[in-house]
Amino acid sequence: MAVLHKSPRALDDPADLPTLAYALLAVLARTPSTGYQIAQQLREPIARFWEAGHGQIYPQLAVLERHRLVRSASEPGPGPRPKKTYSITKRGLLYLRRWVGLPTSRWGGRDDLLLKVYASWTADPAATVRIVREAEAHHADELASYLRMARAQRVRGVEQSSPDEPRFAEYATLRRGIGYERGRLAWCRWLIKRLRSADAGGGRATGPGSRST
Amino acid sequence: MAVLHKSPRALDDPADLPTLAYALLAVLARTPSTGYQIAQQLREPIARFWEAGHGQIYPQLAVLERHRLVRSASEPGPGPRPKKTYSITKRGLLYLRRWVGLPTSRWGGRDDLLLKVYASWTADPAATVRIVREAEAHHADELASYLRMARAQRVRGVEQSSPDEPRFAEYATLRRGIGYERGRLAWCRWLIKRLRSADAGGGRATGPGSRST
DNA sequence: GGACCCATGTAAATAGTTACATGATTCT
DNA sequence: AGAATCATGTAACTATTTACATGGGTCC
Repeated sequence: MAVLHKSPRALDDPADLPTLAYALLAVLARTPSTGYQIAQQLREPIARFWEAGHGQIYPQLAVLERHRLVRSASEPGPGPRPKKTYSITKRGLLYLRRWVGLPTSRWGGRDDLLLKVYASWTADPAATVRIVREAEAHHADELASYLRMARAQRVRGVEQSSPDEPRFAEYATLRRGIGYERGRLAWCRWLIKRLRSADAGGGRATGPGSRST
Repeated sequence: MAVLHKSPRALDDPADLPTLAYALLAVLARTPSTGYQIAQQLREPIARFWEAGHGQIYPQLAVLERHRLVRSASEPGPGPRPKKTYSITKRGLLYLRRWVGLPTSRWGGRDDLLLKVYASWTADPAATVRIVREAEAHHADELASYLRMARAQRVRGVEQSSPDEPRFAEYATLRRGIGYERGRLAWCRWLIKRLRSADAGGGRATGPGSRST
């Protein structure tokens, strides 16, 4: 059978969609948005768990629309092209729901800083301290912004929300974000201390082993 | 000028290499290995920070060799092809060192589980509990294996090692691994408790807010 | 006038995954 | 006999990044 018309394939198995598709559906399940707004959301504190640039988002939204998992409404909008506000369809919500229950297979991933630290014994200790300090500053910023959000949420009584409310999910992911940044920050600080004490001590660390992970 | 021979390009800027290349160099800086062994290393407790399959590793090693950042020695080996043991060159070590000192630009990344939790309000709470339980089990296993390694390292006096020794770097990355798994585990457990109490309580959570992140 | 935000696309290149292909040795 | 481990490669496909392209409105 020759495939001449390239119609949207059957798509019975939700696993046929890339994870990015579910990230977009997850954002749209909360609130209808333009592609531009989705890109912003994924860069904001909550929803920091899936990076994507607009060069990836726009084509994927088109695919989702072809599969009728999202729907779009066009308005004149700025720029030469019409502005499209996407919203999730019943079908899209069904697919998202199914995917959430699927076993998670991808653990770990890729971590630039950890790789650098792993290779740091080959480098100048001062250079290592420099990059870890940069990381420390970065994580301190992130943590501060997460904590600001958490305070704002607490005022709105998120702690009493139920798991079928979007704000519960937001609270849960935010909480993980805070834990992650705290852990990273503590580790950066421990590492800096160790690197500096070795630097001062002429190569060998001797001070009392500090606590914290 | 027509490019007819495709000789290894200038490569003055270390940023021209993908991060994978530095992951391979970092492993080889420790000890000469075959491509197969590198793949194993990247799956083991230490060095879990850069995933890569052999389909990516072998071609990249060939690129590194063309640039003379690694060198290989061939032996008859099993299978139809010769077994190649790669080792890092002085040039390779220089490149690695330079890269370590470069500012880290890639933060965050992608996290399947967090995305699922973010979308969990659309799904069946029982399904959510199921996937978080799977995660809990996974992180408990990882943590146990990290702690085993840490105990083994402690016996060998790693805490007194200096930052120019590979084992210090191993200790540092391992320590981060432990912190990460602990944090994740605590979060999974908190989340399960919240999901279950809401399930029992008929939709609204009311119990005393539990501590821990 | 220039920079930045809104807004949407496409093209080219790079990175990463999965499947195909081969074959000896060791363990069950 | 069948599976797992050691070992290396390639091809096809999928995913991601980066650069090009356009243009109005707002702020300094």
